[in-house]
Amino acid sequence: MTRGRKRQFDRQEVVERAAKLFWEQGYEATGMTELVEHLGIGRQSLYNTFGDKRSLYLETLHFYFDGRVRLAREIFERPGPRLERLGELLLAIVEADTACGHPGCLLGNTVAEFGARDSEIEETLGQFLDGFRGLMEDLLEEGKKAGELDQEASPADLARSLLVMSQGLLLLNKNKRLRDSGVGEAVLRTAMAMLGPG
Amino acid sequence: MTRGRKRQFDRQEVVERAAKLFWEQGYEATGMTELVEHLGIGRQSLYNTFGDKRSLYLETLHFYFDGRVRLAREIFERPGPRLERLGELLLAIVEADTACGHPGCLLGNTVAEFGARDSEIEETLGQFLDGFRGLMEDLLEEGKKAGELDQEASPADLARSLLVMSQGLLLLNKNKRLRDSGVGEAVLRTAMAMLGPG
DNA sequence: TCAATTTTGGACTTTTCAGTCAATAATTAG
DNA sequence: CTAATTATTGACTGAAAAGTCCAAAATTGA
Repeated sequence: MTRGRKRQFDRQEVVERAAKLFWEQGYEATGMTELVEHLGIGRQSLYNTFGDKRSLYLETLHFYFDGRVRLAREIFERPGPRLERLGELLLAIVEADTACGHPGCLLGNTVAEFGARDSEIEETLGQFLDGFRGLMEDLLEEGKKAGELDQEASPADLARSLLVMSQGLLLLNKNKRLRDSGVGEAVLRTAMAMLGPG
Repeated sequence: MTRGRKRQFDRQEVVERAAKLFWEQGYEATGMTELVEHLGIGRQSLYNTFGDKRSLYLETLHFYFDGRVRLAREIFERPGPRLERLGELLLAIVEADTACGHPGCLLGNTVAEFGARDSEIEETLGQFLDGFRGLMEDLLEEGKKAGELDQEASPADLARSLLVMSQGLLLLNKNKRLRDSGVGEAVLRTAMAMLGPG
């Protein structure tokens, strides 16, 4: 049927490498020439495969989000009290951020950089972040039904607050002084206390 | 002594207008030509007065920070229970953000955009944000001594958490879907509950 | 009035960017 | 082998960026 040379690279691998660059440097600060140098494919192959810079970026957002959802699902499915799963998730996210040199969260970075300038990106980010919120809210709801959470507590409010705290922490952790001042530990303690006694 | 034409514009007013642009659009996305069009002074006057774009930006950061410190001090000096002052401050910040079309916090935006690429800017932001934390921590410490706060509570942890929550909220409020999903109200409720029963 | 200084506007330079083009080489299915 | 398709490479285009230069106009202190 289809003749001709086959693709010489793995599309997912290229997206992954692009995601790393965008994650560390941001959208505007990452040039196409720089991308070509790090992706391992030619400039023309890049444009043929992904169209343009913005389309590639959108694909990296999906890639990043999928990875984070997988991580959350994996942690949530572990046995034991559900509230501890939330703490493990927050810890895992912060550790991933630390391991990569504190680039923050790609979704949060993009919210900051794009704001409302690009409606498709804004909508995509809204869906992604709200999806995260939903995952946490579901877990909290289950935990409440199982009696692990105070009956007066609001899973809806708590999930939103955890989302805000994680994004705020990943943002401020980009700053050395704030990292060194122990913001991360303080927030993790506060978050756990929030879920505990209520 | 000094002869020649005097400056025809108020330096502070120019900085204020520049701050507004940088605040709404970010550093990279705001061009010098665009600045000249909005500041009411000529291109050459701009370079003569401020040096270059980065120096102008640093001055806007100082301007913004000074305004926020003034706002915080003013609210903190109001009479009544100290913990309510913190709620009023968070509310005032969110409302200022809303009134300007949700540009977030200029300091948080800058942390996101610059990361650790510019060490002077990073250090400046660290001082500013840590200064904010200090103001809140002092108030919480006073509140604790006055018995308005649980004796087991940690003003240090709470101040850091409030800083993270406010920055996270201002960040996520840039996204329409998250705003509409009631993230702001949820976080304010959670923050107050955090200060209340402990 | 006069000299010094600033404002202003436009033209200009240099750099960098995203994206295109064209030609060659490599590889595949038939 | 042949024809079709993709990869690769480097040169190229057009736009936009920051910052400079220059000269005319305006305004100040002496």
